[in-house]
Amino acid sequence: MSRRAFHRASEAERRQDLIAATLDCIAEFGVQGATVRQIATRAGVTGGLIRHYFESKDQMVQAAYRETMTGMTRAAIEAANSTDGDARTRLSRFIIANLTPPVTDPRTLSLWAGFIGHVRIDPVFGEIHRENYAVFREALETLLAAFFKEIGRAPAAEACRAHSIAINGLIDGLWIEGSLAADMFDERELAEVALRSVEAMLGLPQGGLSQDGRTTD
Amino acid sequence: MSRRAFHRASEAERRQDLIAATLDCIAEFGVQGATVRQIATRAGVTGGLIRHYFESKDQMVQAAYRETMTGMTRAAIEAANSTDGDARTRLSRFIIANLTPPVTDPRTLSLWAGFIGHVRIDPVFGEIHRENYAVFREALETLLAAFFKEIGRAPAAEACRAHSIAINGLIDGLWIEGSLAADMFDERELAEVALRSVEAMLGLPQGGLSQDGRTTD
DNA sequence: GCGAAAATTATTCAAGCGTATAATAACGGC
DNA sequence: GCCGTTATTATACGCTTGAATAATTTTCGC
Repeated sequence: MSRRAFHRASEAERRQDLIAATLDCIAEFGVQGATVRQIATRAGVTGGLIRHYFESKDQMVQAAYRETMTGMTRAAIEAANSTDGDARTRLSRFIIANLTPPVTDPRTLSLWAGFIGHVRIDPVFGEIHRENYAVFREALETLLAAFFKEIGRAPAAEACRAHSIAINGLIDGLWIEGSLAADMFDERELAEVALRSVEAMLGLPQGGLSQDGRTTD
Repeated sequence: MSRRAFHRASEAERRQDLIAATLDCIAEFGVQGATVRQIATRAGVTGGLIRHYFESKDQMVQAAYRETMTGMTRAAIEAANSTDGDARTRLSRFIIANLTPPVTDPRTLSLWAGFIGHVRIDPVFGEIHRENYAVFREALETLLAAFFKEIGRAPAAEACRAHSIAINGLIDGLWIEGSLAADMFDERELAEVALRSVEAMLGLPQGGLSQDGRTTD
């Protein structure tokens, strides 16, 4: 039996590889199926190496969770900021980015679902979740406030909170719906449902948000 | 070492006990922590008994998933049907039931989260999910259609579908938000946000849905 | 190039897993 | 009140898991 060939990689990319392999395994086999050996195989290394880069398997999974969540949030925020000025367009791009791939995507949901069950059990998972949720909600509230200002409205803080809760909920829910049953929806359908719903929720005229908002690609 | 005392139970309640113990363990320790031994301890029996009632542990977990999901859907549907006539009240009660305990509840979410990761991996889970989703969506669409009829509107089928997708998404998302961060929301807040949002989404006057809708308890 | 340090593989270990089987207690028909 | 059947406990088995350790290869300062 010949010994496996060495392949030495930089610390950064090896960690990245291991996290990617972890995510692959979770998406494919669920958290239960993401064993140290399976992950190592997927990453093309031997099991022992994992503990050279992470103190424990748990810690690696936590890193994978962190990366998944920050990746999703970042994607949406960057989509919003990819244009300048116009608050309406930024808000609408934020919503669209959340409801189209790669954010709304069966694999992403599989990952999220695998992780979310840990949030209330493992305090580290809880912390990662809270942190990410706060970032997301703040981004949404900021976009919303800018939009209100742009159209010359200044709702009370209370109403602002309610709007942001509702929109956040709508995005989350449609995200789940779309990711769980991607085959039931047109690529654009969910995003358009969301835009029209948000328009209605904010009391805007039809097209007050979506117009031009989908000329993104 | 004295032998554990026998306690003989009827098949129905023993199965129920085992499922309840499974759910307890999943809620408390996650799916990973719900081992045969842990579940047996929680149910006050020895591990071997599980295989006397279920062909395998997987099958028992599937039964637990089925029960959790049908329980949630049933709770909401029964809340809607607990009143007669008035379609507006029934729709609003349906929404409220979904966004108040025991449906919106950290433990319920823990269970759901633990399970949902299996939906795309285990075909039995997938089947249970699809079945339940269909029941829920159809209940919502029926309530919605009755409500439209009641207020003398007859939207196109396409618009109906869009409305039901959006409302379903809103409910799902607020349900997650409320269950994940129950401490951030007033008991009634989410339900009211939902009612006002649905009013807006359907183009109703404010209070067109919620009025009297919350005099439920 | 040499030798220490680091990276990677290979092997081993104890614990826990789901399951199978054997022993035992309770029940029901007669 | 005995006996077959079934529910339940107890024990054992084989396998997988995460982790620890030992062996081997590479890198790099000098």
